[in-house]
Order: sequence, then structure tokens, then C-alpha cells
Amino acid sequence: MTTTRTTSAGSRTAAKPRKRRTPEEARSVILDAAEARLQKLGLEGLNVVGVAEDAGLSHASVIHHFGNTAGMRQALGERMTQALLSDLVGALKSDTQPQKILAAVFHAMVGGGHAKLLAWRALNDSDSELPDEAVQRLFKELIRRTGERFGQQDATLIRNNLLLIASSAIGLGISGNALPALLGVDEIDNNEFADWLAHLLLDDDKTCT
Amino acid sequence: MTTTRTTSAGSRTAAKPRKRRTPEEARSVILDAAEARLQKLGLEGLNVVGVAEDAGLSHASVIHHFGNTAGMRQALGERMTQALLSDLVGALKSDTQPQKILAAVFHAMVGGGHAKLLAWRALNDSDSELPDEAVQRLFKELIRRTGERFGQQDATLIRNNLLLIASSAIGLGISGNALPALLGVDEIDNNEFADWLAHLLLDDDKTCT
DNA sequence: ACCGCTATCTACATTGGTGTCAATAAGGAA
DNA sequence: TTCCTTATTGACACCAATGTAGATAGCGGT
Repeated sequence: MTTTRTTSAGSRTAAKPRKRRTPEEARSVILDAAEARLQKLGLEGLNVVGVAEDAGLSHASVIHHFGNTAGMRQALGERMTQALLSDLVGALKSDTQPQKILAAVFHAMVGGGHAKLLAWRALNDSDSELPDEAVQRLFKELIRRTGERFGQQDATLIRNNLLLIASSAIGLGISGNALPALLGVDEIDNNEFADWLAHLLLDDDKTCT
Repeated sequence: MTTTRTTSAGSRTAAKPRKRRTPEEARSVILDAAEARLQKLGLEGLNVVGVAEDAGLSHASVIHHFGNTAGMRQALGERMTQALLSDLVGALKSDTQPQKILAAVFHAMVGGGHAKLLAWRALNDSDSELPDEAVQRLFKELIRRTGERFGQQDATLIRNNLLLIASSAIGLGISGNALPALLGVDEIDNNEFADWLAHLLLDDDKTCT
């Protein structure tokens, strides 16, 4: 029995006009909706039906552009990673004062929601895959610049400093307001905290010898 | 038409023996399997069918004990939170040297997978709910002890120290090996890092005045 | 041995999400 | 205009997971 597919015939409801976008536009619109849903609804919100509804098109179109759900999620992850890198590079180039750089990094990680992205990828990818080359190159650059700015030569010390900064930024971004709430503060001033941390790291260098 | 349910009649396959557990045992076995699946498969692994299979019983039994899937997940979150608190309290009581305490905290957060739990809850709960009283009490105690051990009175300084320690521990636990890999190290020695951090925080106190 | 409670099971109904397919229409090119 | 490409869509089949209900069986109490 061939399934008789309803063709044009009986559509009494006036067919609503279609909006034809370029593939780039469509992908952009879809990923915008997906990113908003990730922020608002969490991981469960990243399904093609919901994303398509928010984006204003059918879920079949989403699959058409990304192949399948996994493709959509991967594309979103890549786009957000690129945004993270862009923000970090901008923070590094913006200023020459270590305090300002730290503040910019914290702002990017915490305010921009990048930390949640990292956590999401860490939780989803069962085997934490190696970071892509772009990220690795960025960190090479970061290590070099840090060595310059902070005037430190000891590789281990630089690594510890960077590890502390990065892990703290990630932890702050993920915990959100929960951690400050535990410590009895309503909200944390990232600039102030970054300032304090910068002083802590710098002053340690010149510990009275 | 009443659905004639197949009763005992036609079962040619020998009925396999049931294992009757106490409710506590059953819940424990189920949550063990759920926790293992969370570690191995990530968030997607926390479904009743998969958990039931790993636990060695039917998914209907899981629903019987926890009401529904959300109940099972909540129970798991609560049990893991209790374990986290227990580990942290143990770390605080274990030793009097700040370095040892820090190392124990890092070990609990990173090695025990507690950080991933926190990230999971942060990502899932759309509105980050306030931490329960037990956690709040623990942190009050933590603040007090820290003030004693580190010999610091300034509240802001204590808060910054704690914030740095906690956020860094969370960030390290989540990023796993990815972050050290970026910095060119295969693995991070938590003890060594904790030692360095403790010295950093303590030495800052006695900055040459 | 008998009985009552309930943990456990199998089977089923239902839902929600995924991916496919053929038809349609929007825009550009000739 | 006419034609062609393809973005878009509704409908459908499928699957995985959830939750329900009745039947069954293990275990303790009497």
C-alpha cells in the first residue's frame, strides 16, 4: 500500500509564506536560537524541534543544514569556542597592565558564559578530546606573553600562575552566584577580584629576599 | 476490548529467579549504577532504562523506588552532595597544616569527581537554586577555620582566599587533563600545586611591610 | 504451614524527538 | 519570461524512553 501523500489538493488553511535565506544566514539564525536555548534551558534545550521553533523554521530545515542533531551541537560548540578565543585574544591585546588583562579574562570567561561552554563540553565528551590547534596556539602565545608581562622566567612558576588563573576563571564562571553566596557576598566584583589576584601573583615575585 | 494480559500460561522460558532487596539496598544499588554511568557516559547516561540494566533490575523497579526519572536524578545529586560534604569535612579535620588541608580539598574535588557534580547541577538547574543549609553551615565553618589557620582577620582577604581556592578546585576538576595539556604538562600533581598555592597565600600575608 | 506485604517483573500505552521523503516555492540566471 | 537550483515544509515512519498496571514471588511474621 503506497502511502498516499497529501499533495496540494486539500489545504484549506492558507499556506503561509516561506522565507528563503542564504545557507549562512540560516545557519546563523539557527545557532543563535540554539545558543539562547542552551543558556535558558540548559543542555536539554538543544534539540532540533525546540531550536527550530525558536528560530522560526521547521526542524527539517535544521537537519537539512547541519545533517543531524549532533552536527548542530558540534557547530554550536565550534562557534562558541571561536567566540571564546576571540574574546581572550582581545583581552590579551587590549592592555598592557596585568591587572587589566586579568580583569578582561575574567570578564570574558564569567560574563560571556564561556566557562559554561567548557563545562558542557567536558561533561558531554566522555573522552575529553584534545583541544584543537587554534586553542593550543593561543595558549602558547599566552604563556609567552605572561612570561614577558610578569617578568618571570621560571617555567614551572609561569605554569602554576596560568593554571591558577584559568582554573579559577572557569570555576567562577560555572558556579555563578552560588559560590559568592556561600561566602556571604551577594555578588563578586570581577575587576576587584582580578586586581587582588594580580597583586597576589606579582607581589609573590618580590617576596622580601 | 480489554487487553488480555498474558498471565502465567505461556511462559516457556524458565522464569528467572527474582532477587528481593530491602528498599535501602535497592536504592543504593541503583544509585551506584547511576553514579557510574554519570562518570562513564555523561549526562545522557542518567536514564532509568540504562541505569536499571547496569544495576541488574527492571526499569519499573527504579521508578518504583524513586517515583520517576527526576526523582532518581535528584536522589543521586543529594547523595553525591553528601559525599562531597563528607570529604570536605574530612579534609578539614584531617590535618592542621594549611598545605595538607589544601591538598586534601583539591584531592576531594578533582579526584572524587565532585567538581563535575557541581558543574552538572549548575548546568541543569536553570535557576541556580540556593545551596542547602548543610552546605551553608559547612562554609561558615570553613571561613572560621580558615581565619584561624591562616591567621588572617580581614574578612575581605579571607573571602578572596576562599574564593580563589574553591573556584580553582572546581575549575581544575572540570577541565580535567585538558587544562594541563594546554600548558604543556601531561598531568598536574595536585599536591604540588596545592603546596605552591598555600605558600602563595601565606607568603602574601607577610609581604615585607 | 499459612498469610500479608511489597519488591520485582513483564507487557503495554504514550509521548517526544529524530531523520526521511516528496512536494513546494523563492530567488537567481539564462 | 522561462528554467534551474535548492531552501523550506508538512507528513510520515521509527525509535528510545517514560510511566502505568496487573501479575508474580520473595521474605518475614503468625
